[in-house]
This record gives sequence, C-alpha cells and structure tokens, in this order.
Amino acid sequence: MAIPMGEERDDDPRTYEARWRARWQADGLDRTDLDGATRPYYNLMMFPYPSAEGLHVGNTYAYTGADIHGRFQRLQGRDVFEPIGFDAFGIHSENYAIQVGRHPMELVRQNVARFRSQLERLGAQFDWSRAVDTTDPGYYRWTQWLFLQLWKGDLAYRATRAVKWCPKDLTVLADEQVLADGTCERCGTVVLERELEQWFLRITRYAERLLKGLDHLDWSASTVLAQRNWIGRSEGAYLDFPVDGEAPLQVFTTRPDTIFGATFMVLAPDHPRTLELTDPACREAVVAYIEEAERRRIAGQHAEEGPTRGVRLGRDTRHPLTGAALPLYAAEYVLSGYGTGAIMAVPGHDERDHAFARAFGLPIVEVVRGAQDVDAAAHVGQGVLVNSAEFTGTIAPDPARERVVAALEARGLARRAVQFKLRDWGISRQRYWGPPIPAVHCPTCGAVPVPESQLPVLLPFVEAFRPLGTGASPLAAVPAFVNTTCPRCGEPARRETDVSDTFLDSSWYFLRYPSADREDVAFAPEATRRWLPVDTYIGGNEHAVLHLMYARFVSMALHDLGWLDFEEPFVRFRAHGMIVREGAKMSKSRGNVVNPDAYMDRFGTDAFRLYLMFMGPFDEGGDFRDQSINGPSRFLALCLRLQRRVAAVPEPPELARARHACIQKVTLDTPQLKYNTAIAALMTYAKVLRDHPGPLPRASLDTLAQLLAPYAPHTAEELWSRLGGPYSVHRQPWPTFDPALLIDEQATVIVAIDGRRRDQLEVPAGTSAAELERLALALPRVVAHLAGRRPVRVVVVPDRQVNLVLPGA
RNA sequence: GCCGGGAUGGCGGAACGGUAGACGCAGCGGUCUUAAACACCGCGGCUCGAAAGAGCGUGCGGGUUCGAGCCCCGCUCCCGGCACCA
Repeated sequence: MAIPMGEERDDDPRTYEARWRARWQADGLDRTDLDGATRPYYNLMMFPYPSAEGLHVGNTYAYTGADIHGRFQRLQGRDVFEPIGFDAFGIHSENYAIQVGRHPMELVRQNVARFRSQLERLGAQFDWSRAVDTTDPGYYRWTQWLFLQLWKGDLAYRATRAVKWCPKDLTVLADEQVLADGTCERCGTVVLERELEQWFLRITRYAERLLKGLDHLDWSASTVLAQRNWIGRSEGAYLDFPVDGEAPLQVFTTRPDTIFGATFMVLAPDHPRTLELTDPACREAVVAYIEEAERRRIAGQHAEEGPTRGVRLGRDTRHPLTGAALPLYAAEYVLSGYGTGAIMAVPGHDERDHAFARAFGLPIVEVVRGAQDVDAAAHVGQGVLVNSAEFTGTIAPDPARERVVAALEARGLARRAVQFKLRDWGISRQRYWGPPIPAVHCPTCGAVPVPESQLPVLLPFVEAFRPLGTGASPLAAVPAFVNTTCPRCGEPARRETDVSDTFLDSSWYFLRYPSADREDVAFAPEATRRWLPVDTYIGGNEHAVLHLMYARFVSMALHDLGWLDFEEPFVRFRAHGMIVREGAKMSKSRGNVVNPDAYMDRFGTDAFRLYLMFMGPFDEGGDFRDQSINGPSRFLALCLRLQRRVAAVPEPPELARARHACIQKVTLDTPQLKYNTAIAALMTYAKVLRDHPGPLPRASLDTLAQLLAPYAPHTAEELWSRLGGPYSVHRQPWPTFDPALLIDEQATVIVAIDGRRRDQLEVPAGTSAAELERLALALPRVVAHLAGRRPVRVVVVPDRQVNLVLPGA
C-alpha cells in the first residue's frame, strides 16, 4: 500500500487507530465500574493460551466477534464487563520450553507480553484491569483452594487406575484429551495405558444433572449435542444369569426385550471373575488370551478388526427364563469399565454380538421380527417379538423392554439401572508446568490436604523441569519441595508431586475475573452475585466436552458446597465457526497460517476486523482470501471521504429511508451474530450516500458512525469526531429506526405464467388483487404468451407476484 | 459405523415458500492522470441468437405446491465430532 500523500494522510487508519487506542486507554473507556454497574452484562470469551507463535488468526476471529457483541450490548445501555486473561500453564508451553531449551517461567512472561500487545491491537474493549494469568501464584493458590473444596466435598479422591499415558509427553491424559484415533491431542503420539495412582474428580456424580441442565441452556445446538453424547446416558437393567455352583453373573443391557435371543455370554478379559468362571481344561488358553488382550490394550490397539477376538471359558450360565445353557466367553469387545463388564450376547439383534457369533460359529436366534434376515446381519431396529414365550407379539424395543424388565424384576432377576459413558476426571499430571496439587502424603495419616492458610503451594523454580518418565513428576526429584511434615500429625511426610491438569485452571477463571483484585478470596460474594452467571460466552466448539463440561461441573459442585447460588455458569453459549484459508485448514506444516499482525500492519485493525466478520456467518466460520480484505478497506476509506461532503442541509426523504433501513438491518442482525449481513447493509448504505448528488446532511453520517462503532471502533470514533460529535461514539445511545419510514410506496410485482417469470409491473403498494390481475393480463408480453388461452386460476401475492395458471399445467 | 453441519457464478457469500446470485473479491471495458495508484462509470450464471428474445440453471433422482435453493422421500460428496459404551 502506497503511503497516502497530502490531505489523504489523515485517512491512514494506522495513524488514527493508534491515536484513538491511546486515548481510550488513558481515559479508561473500556474499564467497567464493577461495583456501580446497574445493568451488568458479562461478555466472556475463551481466554487464550499464550503460545510462542503469537496470536493465531482463530483467536482474532473469536475475539473480534465476541467484542462486537460486547460493544453492541454496551451501546444498548448495558454495563458490559469484557475481561481477558491467559491460560498459560500446561503441557504445550512446557514442551515448547523444552524444545527451545529455556525455562517455562521465563518463556511464559515473554509470550504473555507479546500476546497482550497483540490483543490490545485488536481494538477490543477488554478490561485489562481484571486480567488474570493462571500461572500467577495469586491465581493458582485459588485453583489449589478449589481442589481442596472439592476434596472436602468428597469430590476428589485417589485411585489406582489404568489411565491414558502419552509416551512422548510422559504424562497421564484425561479421556477427553485422547483423540478418536487413540492419539494424544497435544502431540499426536499413540496413547498407551498405564496403571498409576491418580487424583480424580467425581464428575460422574453430576452426570444426571449435567445432562438435565442442558435442557434449559441457551447454547449452540451442536455444543449441547456433543455434551449429551459425551455424557452418554443409557437406560437399561442389570440382569442376573445363574451359574451352577457359583454366584450368578450380572450383566447390563439396554435391550432386556431381546433376552430370549441371548445365545452366549461375554466377559471383559480383565473382568474380576473371568478366571473363576473358567473350566480347568480351558485355563491355559484363557490365561494366554487374557495376557494377549492386556498387551494389546496397553499398546492402545483394539479397534482394528472388529469383535472377532475372544476365548471360550468352557463353562456355562443358565438362561434365567428358559434354563438353556449359555456358553461363557471372554472377549476384548466387552469393556471392563462400562456396565458390569459382562454382557448377554444377542447376535440376532446386536452387530458386535453378531460378528462374534459368526467368528465362533455360535447360534443366532431371531426374537425381533423385522425386514432384516438375522442370519445375514443383526436386526437392531423395531419389530415384533417372536420366540419369546409369553412376550411374543409385543412390539420391540418398546413397550417390550418395559414388560420384560417388569416380569424379571418381579422374580428378583433384574434391577433397573442407568449407565453413563462419562468417567471421572483424572487431573494428575506427572509434569512440571502446573499448580502443585495441595496434598501431603503421611505414612500414618495417609493423604492429607494442605491447610488453606498454607496456600499457595508454590511451584518451585527448578532447572531440571523435564519429565522423568518414571510416572513421577520432576518435582519428585526436588527434596526441598518433597520433604515436609504432615499437617495433621507433624511427622515427616512427602508432598504430592503431581501438578493438576490445565483444564482445572480454566474451569473457574470466569469466577475470578470480577474478583481479580481480591487477594483474600477466590471470588467475592457481592461481585459474584452481580456479575454471574455469564450472560454470553463465545468460543470454539473444540471445547464442547472439555472445558465447557468441566466448568459446568465445577460450578455445580461449588453450588452444592455453598459457594455459588447458581449451578450453570454460562446462560448463553455460542460456538463460532472455524476459519480456513482458501478451502484448507490452516496449519504450520501447510505453511498457510495467517499472521494477523501482517494484515493489521498493512490495512489497519478495523479493515481486518471487518474483513474477518464479513467472510461469512460468524457461527460458520469462513474462508480467508488475501485479496478480499480490499473491500472492507475501501469501504472504511469511503466512510471518511463522505464526511467531507457534510453540510447544513435537511435530510431528503430518500436518505432518511436508506438510513432507517440500515439501522433496522444492523440492529436486528448484530445480536444474532449475523455480522456478515449487517456489514453488507452498512456498505449498501454508504453507496447510497456516495451516489447521492450534492451535500449530505449530518444525520446521514452520524448514524453511519454509530452503526459502525461495534464493528470498526477506531474508524467510527474518527468519523464521529470529524463530524463534531461529543466524545465518545462508544458512549452514545444506539440509533433507533422508524418502521413507518420503511414502508414501500411502490411495489414491483412479478407477472408469471405457470410459475415462469414473463414480465413485471410497477404499481403503488397495496394495489388490489383484482387490479393486479387486470394489469397483468393487459401486458403485451403476457398477451403474447397466452396466445389466446385463458388462465384457469390466478394466484396473487400482494405487492409481489401474479401467477397465471394455464389449463393442464 | 453413529451424531451434527454443509453443497448456490471464477471466488467468499445473500435470499419470510413468491424477481436466485444482495454485499464483497478477482476479472474485463472505459473516464480522470504525463504515467501509475486512488477514485468514478459500465459489463459479467450457462446455451442459442446480430438483437429482441427463448430455453436451461442452487450436488444427484423423485415428490408436495399455482410457485421449491428453501418443505418431504431416497442418494452422492465434503467438513466437524464421537466411536467395540452392550
């Protein structure tokens, strides 16, 4: 871009944008009076993880869209609180620090500083006075406090469990951090399983409430659905299958109606009773299979060839209703962690059981009659029960499910149950870069909480912060940290050396913002009452089952523990779309990553903001094309040029009309996050002004500046100031529109024959149907097309269309 | 495999069941300029036609309707998420 010369110089956005930002900052324009707010509106966006690469264009996109929302709410008269912070703990920073050979403490300081200057440049109305940094001891002492409250409420516990282990990051991962292909979401390595003693948070206790709560939230549908699926509620029953000479085998099923189709039973290889239920003659083969399955499980391989691997135990259970012998198997497709770890196999009506029955030559019995031949494939859909004794003829699954359970229940063979896929949240990380979990292990007292008065448990500065790979955190190698005394008995004890998951840091940060200045509490009751729950939360859907689930869980737990008077932290959540570049996902390896700074250097912040929002609907994302930014850039220049044509003239009706139409469109589209069409309306309006001959009334431009304010805050301020408006445009009441002015006087009525457009009529609005029909039939082109035929029917849509329907059409 | 979302000009995208392609990008022609940039004017779905005009057009195949990009049924492909969860 050439440096504009002479008079044009003032229109260079880079000059006035920096000037206005400095002024806003000096005036504290974006700071919120948290105590005095009468119409509080908490506008939250997901705080960034300050990577070494700098602000990603995805961040810019999310923050710009969220900021437009916040600015619009403020212009509507709300006292908007729009905080920002840094989610700076975690494996990602730590790995990067290892890679470049520097210490994360030093690196994070530097990254945060860079992020802050990049964020400031976005022109968002962030209230920096309440910024938080999760790595600040003044923050994480409260993360530790949160953990202690959960522990006190019996929501934190220690257990040895097979957990996901990333062999590259040398740490445990939460289930949510393992991708669908079994790889680590951070580094892409295939994740293994490992038995370790871990801290868990009892999120499963909230499964039902987490699910129920979704019904009343104003959230993006896709996010609600993702949470529902993740929680994975299934209704069914525990059924007891008798075993001769042993305790009965309990299974969980969601399809008790198919019980007459059960032809064999399957246990998870690591089910506690697998060996007990093995016939001595088969023991050797079963032991070998269990070991083999265990090896595969640890190696993270299981999904490849379907449910075809397993072994016969050589013993049977009895069918509880028919008394038939059902052979027992152990197979990997049955998971020990779900239900009871054992199933009744119904090959006719379950795909996995079907595959297994085929592989092992087991009988397949049809009990639900449908279109599907069960010998060829399982019929899992609806049908009528057959071969099912007194239940034959009932519609399955419902109401058959209910009748069978009731009958079994009456005989003491069934118990109704609900199962969830959701598992407890493992938060232990055998790493350095996180808040130490505030616990002490005492040989006599066991795990003891660190007293709240001793918080924070400071993360010591250690040079050797690399993971050890032993299953213990690097902190375990720091005697000064490890050796302590038991807070309960005073005897020598060891400090917990694992740090907590970074998602614990972010599970409560929105509670901290309004109280960020308080050193004595995590969140102050008055500020919390005034500002929470969050009015609108905007962020990426990649956190649908991670952060958003954890934050809901923590809020519910804090509610039950008496710390909060609400359960749901985010009243409204909107997932924004993703930006791709020229059709492809941006990635470093593709080399197509957009650097926001470069565009802002060249075109200014406002043009960049406007372009990002103009690319497409905010919730759908968009496709970044380098040249397309020219449009918004030209548009902003035009807005400033138009100001020079302002004179003391009355507003002509056609300009008033255009102005009110624009107010309407922007006012209605903006709160729905339909930013792209709002911007289009602004452009249309600017073109009307441009094409208007002669001087422009000030009202025309005043409105333009005001409507532009949420979208292009600097340019709007510059324009407003040149128009002589009182500082600041961001403190003006939002313009209103007069619907009376928007009523059309003329109407263009399409004349169609059999739905095909043939001509059009220009008529006064409100012309009667009869008159429209008469006019239409008189049009020469219509007469020509009709060629003497008479329409059998005439459909008139007032002010829009006349459709002449010919016979035989 | 299951669950979402989507498919519209060269490109990004607009369209209460009622003029498909708003707005913008890129392109072409022109005005201004010594020249360029900026700005401004004009053109632009496809086919046939000199034109007037006609026909065809919103992934594919059906349907509902006076009228379908939009509603219904059946597919294809793309994007995202979940996945031996009984």
